[in-house]
Amino acid sequence: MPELPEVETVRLGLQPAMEGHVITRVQTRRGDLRIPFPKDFVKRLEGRKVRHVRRRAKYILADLDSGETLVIHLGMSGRMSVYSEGKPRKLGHYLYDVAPATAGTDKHDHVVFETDAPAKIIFNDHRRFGLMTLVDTAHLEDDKLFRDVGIEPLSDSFNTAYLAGVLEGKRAPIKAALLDQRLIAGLGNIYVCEALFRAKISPKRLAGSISRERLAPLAAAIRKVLKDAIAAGGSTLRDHAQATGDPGNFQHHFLVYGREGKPCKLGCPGTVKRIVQSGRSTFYCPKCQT
DNA sequence: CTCACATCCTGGATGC
DNA sequence: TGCATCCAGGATGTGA
Repeated sequence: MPELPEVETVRLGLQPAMEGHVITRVQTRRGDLRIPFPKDFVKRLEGRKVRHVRRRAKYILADLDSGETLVIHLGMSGRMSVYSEGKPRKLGHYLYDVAPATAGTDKHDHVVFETDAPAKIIFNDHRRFGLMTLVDTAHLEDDKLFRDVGIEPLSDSFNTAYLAGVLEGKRAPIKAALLDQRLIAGLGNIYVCEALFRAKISPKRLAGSISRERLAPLAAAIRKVLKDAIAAGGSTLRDHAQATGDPGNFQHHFLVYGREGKPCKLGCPGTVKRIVQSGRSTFYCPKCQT
């Protein structure tokens, strides 16, 4: 499921096919994803040049020359497949293949974009928890979607002091606090488990009760795990694939997520346990995470 | 306000 | 084998 590193990987894959290029054609195969497409969605995209492809939290943002930004959220099962038109083509760092004849025909291929790269981009989302919309670029940060989103964990503003500030007085378990997009943008279930494991902090510990001495390694672990995952090209756990269509491989690097019953990878004699917190699976080592 | 939980959706895995 | 149930999880809304 796409968390910050996977979304960043998709963004990187989309960039050469979109940035600096004109969107020549858009097709929507249904009226909505998680939310309805905005009025005149196709009309407001076709003929527009994409100035930048950036990311905020788990959203991909394509700024258009019309003053609007195409906002894409992959939800849990959203994928972007990027193909070259005509012949295989090297775009940026990636070699894009020509779309197979079946591309765009799957029943969950909900949106198809064509650009003058030339490229064909297919958005597939079988669970339809993703969304696409258009917002005013100048007021994007005030939009309902972004208004309450916290800081980027890979930005310079994210440090021990920030973490201490947002966790202070919190009675929720640290696991739940780190998942809260209003505090830190982009973490999801997997990377929260991984970061807490690396920092040896129990997911059950109340957020406000963690000493300053332990918050420094936690902040470092969050940054490190996200950077490692981006470097590995994102995870393709279960039903997610990166924009190029090539599978990433970070799931092979998970130290604790999905390892219930298996030995702790930090060298302690403990066994990884799975518990449910706020309705979500948490994997941790009860022996070394305290 | 803060936190826990149900809800949306689908298909793969599991259980009987 | 076939059918029913569970489960995954991001964001949001509801209710305690």
